[in-house]
Amino acid sequence: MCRRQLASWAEGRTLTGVRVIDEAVVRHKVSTRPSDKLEGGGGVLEGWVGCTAGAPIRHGKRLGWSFDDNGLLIHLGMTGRWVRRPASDPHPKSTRIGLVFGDEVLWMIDTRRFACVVPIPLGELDQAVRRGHGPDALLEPMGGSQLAAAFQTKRPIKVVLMEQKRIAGLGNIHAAEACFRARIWPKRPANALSSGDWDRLAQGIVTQLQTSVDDIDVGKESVYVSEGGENPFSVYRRAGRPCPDCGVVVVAEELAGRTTYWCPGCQPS
DNA sequence: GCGCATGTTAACTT
DNA sequence: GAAGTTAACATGCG
Repeated sequence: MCRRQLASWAEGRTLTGVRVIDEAVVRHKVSTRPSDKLEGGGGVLEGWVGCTAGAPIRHGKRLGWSFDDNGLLIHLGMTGRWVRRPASDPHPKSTRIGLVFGDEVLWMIDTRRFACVVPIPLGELDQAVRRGHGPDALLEPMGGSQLAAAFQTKRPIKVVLMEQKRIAGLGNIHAAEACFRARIWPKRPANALSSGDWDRLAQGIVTQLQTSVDDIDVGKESVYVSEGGENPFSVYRRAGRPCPDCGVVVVAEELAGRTTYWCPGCQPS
């Protein structure tokens, strides 16, 4: 979704300024640690002024964006997002970096500082964006049999759905929602799923992600549940409330360090 | 005010 | 190696 925003806001426009608010967000590799910052990284980006923004590409949760011969790898972490503001306005709270295009600025905001941007030569950008990742869940959808082959482990299916090396793009929310759509118990060992389960899961993943992108596009779903408004998900953060499909109370349990939600009625063990 | 939870990742340890 | 744990961080909530 943020790829679409950046494309519509800046593709083809000339970068006229760079505002580095937090030097540590410019890293030498994708990392959640500010200690991996790229020394002089702010200056590197400032050297891109005058370049023209290309079309951003996405693979999983990573973005690649070209500025003439320069590539920028972007990961928004947990709380990162981009906003567009008039260049004359002050930057919002928790802003890390700003890309100026004439009278507008794109600010990258990230309260928890797990987001980062990585300058990379354009020729290496594509492989850097994909490195260590499986197929993109939405752009290169796997069929049931492909999923089964990629998930040969006894670990819980929801946990391994979040492993980017197997399939790229699913986090805690969408992994849980995809399991719900496929009517699969999240704790089920992956290698115990039937071919019918895999087929429903393959469909559930694509439907979940596509629905979410569409909802955000029309403003129905905010990026964060906490940002007020109705919780747009079926089970995520709905513990103790009735399942929208069958009315059974949704339950939550910690799985591999992440809170996991499911409906015991629709997703029986 | 304290403890805990929060959408991610990779570097650790076992 | 696979699998589990922890650390990196800031904020809001009860």
